[in-house]
Amino acid sequence: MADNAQTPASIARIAIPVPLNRLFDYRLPSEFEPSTLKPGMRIRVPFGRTHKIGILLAVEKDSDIPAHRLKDIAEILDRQPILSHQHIRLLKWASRYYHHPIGEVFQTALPLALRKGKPAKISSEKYYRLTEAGQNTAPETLKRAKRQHALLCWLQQNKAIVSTQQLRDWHSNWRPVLKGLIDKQLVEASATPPASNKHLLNQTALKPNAEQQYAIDRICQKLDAFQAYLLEGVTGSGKTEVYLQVIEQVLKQQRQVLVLLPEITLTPQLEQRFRQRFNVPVVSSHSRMSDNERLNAWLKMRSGDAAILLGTRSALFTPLKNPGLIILDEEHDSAFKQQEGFRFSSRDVALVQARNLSIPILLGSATPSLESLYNVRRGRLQLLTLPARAGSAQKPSFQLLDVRNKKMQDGLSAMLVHEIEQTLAKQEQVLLFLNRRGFAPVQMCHSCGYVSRCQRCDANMVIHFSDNTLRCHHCGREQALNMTCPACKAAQLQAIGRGTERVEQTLKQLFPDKTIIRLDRDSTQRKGTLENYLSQINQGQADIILGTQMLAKGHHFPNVTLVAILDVDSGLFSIDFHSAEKMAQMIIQVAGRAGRAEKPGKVLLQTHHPDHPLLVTILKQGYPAFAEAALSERQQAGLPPYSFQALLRVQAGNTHAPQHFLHELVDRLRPDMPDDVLILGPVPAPMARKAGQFRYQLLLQSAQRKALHKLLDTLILSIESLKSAHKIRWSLDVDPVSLY
DNA sequence: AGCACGCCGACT
DNA sequence: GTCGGCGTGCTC
Repeated sequence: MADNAQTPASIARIAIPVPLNRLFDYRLPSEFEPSTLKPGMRIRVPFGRTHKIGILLAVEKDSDIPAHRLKDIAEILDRQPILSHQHIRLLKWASRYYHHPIGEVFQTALPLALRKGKPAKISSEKYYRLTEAGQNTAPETLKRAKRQHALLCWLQQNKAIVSTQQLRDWHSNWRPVLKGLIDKQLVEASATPPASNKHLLNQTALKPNAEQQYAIDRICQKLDAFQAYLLEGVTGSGKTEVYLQVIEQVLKQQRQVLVLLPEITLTPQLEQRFRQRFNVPVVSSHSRMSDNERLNAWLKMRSGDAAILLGTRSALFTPLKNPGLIILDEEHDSAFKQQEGFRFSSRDVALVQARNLSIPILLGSATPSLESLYNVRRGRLQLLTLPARAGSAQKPSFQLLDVRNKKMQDGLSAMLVHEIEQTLAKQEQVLLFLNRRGFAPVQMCHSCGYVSRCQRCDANMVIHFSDNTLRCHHCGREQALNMTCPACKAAQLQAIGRGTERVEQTLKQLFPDKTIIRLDRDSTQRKGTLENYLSQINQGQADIILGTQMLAKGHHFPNVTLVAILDVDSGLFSIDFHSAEKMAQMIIQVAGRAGRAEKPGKVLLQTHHPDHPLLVTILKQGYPAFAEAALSERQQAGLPPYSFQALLRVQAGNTHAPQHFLHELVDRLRPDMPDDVLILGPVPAPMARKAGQFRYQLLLQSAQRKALHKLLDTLILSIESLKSAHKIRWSLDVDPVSLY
């Protein structure tokens, strides 16, 4: 324990997954040779009264911590670092930029399996092949087991040996089917992988049009240096083909590609397209995959065994052996911003990562974010525009339906009903969009005015008739639906307003002989139901599709020729300045779901504000003009992207503590506040009580990022020194995308 | 965040 | 007499 003046490097500095803004020092017992320890290795250490797994960041000669308080490391979990120097550099930067504890940043960057200490080893993939009996058995003998029959046919026709991955592509629920065939001794496990052909392409590329070719050439001209591109193109303009052809060039250089998407429902279709085109290992990583699958994807990218990774947000932190390109599709989507814990923006961190790695990054969208358009103006992003292709979907025609003083039937105006009738008469599909699930958002007593409120939130309980419940959409609270008023005992409870359930009911009455599909979180809860509905729709087995936000993303319905947004007004008057941008993107994205060459789409927007400048600009002049106008407004108001913001959120079980804490904090900051940083608040959060928590917030804004971030440093130090901080929970959101 | 120590109510 | 409620304090 005595200090030795000649001690060699024997202090391990480790990032531990705890919400504390510092690294922890440990002694290296003499049996560990310091030179074998490299930054990026996982180390198990005693921490408090338990053990934790951290990441070694440095080996030092000495520590600021008194020697008697230092503990020994317990175990080194890796022979080689699992994180590269570049990776560590990115995560350290992200920790500083987002002012989030470094240990937690490292934790979110690692697959769960590695966090838990599993060895960083690829578990060997299983392959299956037909037995001799399997090859010679006529599939018809299995006709009582339809699935097994189908699988046997598929195996006999196509593949001698298949991987679990191919089976997964064949059918998501392949396991029981395969087990059936194995039990019948028609299929057996095989250790050898299928022989792969040597060609990169399975399928020849499509011939790009001039604009696509221009974009491809521009990007491919400079594949070995950092350059960020914004690929702007409406649905059907062929963005994916540009991605594919650029990827092809990157793969030819033996380099890897990272493809980031805002949500998992979009991965399977793109993954399939990649597999069809490229004869290289494609892996994916998102929350519906098992921990082991995600670990394997991570390891295969790190080792170079896989060439393309498709994933959501945190797939960004997957290490690549030979990084060549990052693609981030639907870049405007706020799902790229993590909304809890380490609140990073996958888009912004990806840009930094591409710069660190000296590789190009491609941001794609039909409705680019204002930030990205601003970055185009500043020369930080190169704009590549794909106009709608001739021969592809024509631009849909927009029309505002002024519903003021019009008779409405559960949110459907007579004009809209008429349009629906006409479309259905032509055997074409209708897509209706309402961003509110459930039957009705309010239950009120006609006799005494009682409204069912959530006991834990400042919100009304939503009526769900499908399972006779009242549900709070903010905290998940659920109670039985009662038709007698709990206040006055009258049987006068009424449903006020409408959600998708109610509109579905009305549509069924209006169009009794038509097939109506409702797509919202409630109707697609079970795994696979969304996919089933989507294929049903695309096979023409649906007339009217009614749904929420989830319809606005990705999926294209070529037979839909009429799209209507039932209530466009709810997005027009928000106190959050982001909402106009989100609304505009939503309108264009929803419109993009419909129509194709021979059947152009028509988009109807029901509104009480047909003269609202936001609507008028979008419909008359299109998204780019809207974005232009919105950017000028932001500039005049000094709002992002012309300034930088950070939002401090605070909550506690009572109203007093968060208020008191924020006032104390502001008092402490005020004396040496730089005058180029603005403090807005403290104010109650837009929903002051949620899940029993009282919420307050403080918004910080500055035109100088440096000044803001410097203030955030002192802010965090102040919080740590405040006693009242123990009575509340706080979180800091740098570059918030929603002020709610 | 965990996890334990630490002082005050209803139970075998 | 105990089991256990969650207040507050620390983690190299």
